[in-house]
Amino acid sequence: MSIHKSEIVKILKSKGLRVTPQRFAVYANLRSRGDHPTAEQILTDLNKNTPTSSQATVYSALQTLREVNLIREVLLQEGVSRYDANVTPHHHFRCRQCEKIEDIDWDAFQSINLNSLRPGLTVDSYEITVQGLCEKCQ
Amino acid sequence: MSIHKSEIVKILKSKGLRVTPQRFAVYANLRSRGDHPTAEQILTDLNKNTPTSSQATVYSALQTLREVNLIREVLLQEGVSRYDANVTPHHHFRCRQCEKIEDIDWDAFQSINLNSLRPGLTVDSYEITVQGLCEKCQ
DNA sequence: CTTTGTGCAAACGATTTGCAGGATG
DNA sequence: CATCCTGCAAATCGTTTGCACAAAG
Repeated sequence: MSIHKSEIVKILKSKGLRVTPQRFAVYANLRSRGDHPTAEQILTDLNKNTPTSSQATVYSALQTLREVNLIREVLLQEGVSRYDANVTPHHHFRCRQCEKIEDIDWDAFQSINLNSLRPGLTVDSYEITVQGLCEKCQ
Repeated sequence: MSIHKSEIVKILKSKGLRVTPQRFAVYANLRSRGDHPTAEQILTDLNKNTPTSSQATVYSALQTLREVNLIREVLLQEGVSRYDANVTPHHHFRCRQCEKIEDIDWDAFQSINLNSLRPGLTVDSYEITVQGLCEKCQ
């Protein structure tokens, strides 16, 4: 669960991208938290003690990290983009009350049989989104 | 598949809401199309021939219709909200190329066993999102 | 040194809001 | 005729962009 600094360095460099403190900080922040924060939450968090990144830089870093597949965007709330450092396939649980989003292991569900899909469609991936209430919001 | 005017009237009235031509037009437009349009697409469509609704009114009608559960919002694209007049449970296919969204019948997949979810969570519903390429984009 | 990235502020697109006039029940 | 809704324009929110300076390789 620790951040393999060498790995992010390798991935960025292999694409001809620079490893800046800001990019690293954004990635590290995203990895260290269990939720799926918005760009603004990351920005606030990074600058809590000392100024680390500007707003534009956080947005740009998120875009870059997404392009090299170090992070991904999750579409679980209207209006804002949320990010996830877990790029392995998994599902999501979303609390309809507090809007918290929690990962669900891929193996928690049996796999879906996609053969009954209309022919002509090519499938890349799928994902299950479960909605409900978390324990705090019961 | 036709629009049961009486039903929308009944639902709105039962909540003390008025049945205005604009609300009806937005709902009728959404029902008559197979895609999942944005607010702006609906607005353009409604005003194609004669001015029918203003921008603010379309947004407000969508919000109202959503509150009474006549339509729902689908979260499948960043930045914009898309709407769906199909409020019965179903899944979605999304083309990663043209971003078209297509409904998948609920019965297309076997049902998911939710028992393996972490205890403490209460489940309301779930939904499968399949990503891939539609036939046009192959 | 050359190129790419950062920070600032202004620009932008989708959505919301305040308010005066208009339509609905 | 009281209330709720519409339309307009201005405001707001998240995100993007242009550009001068700074840092990385």
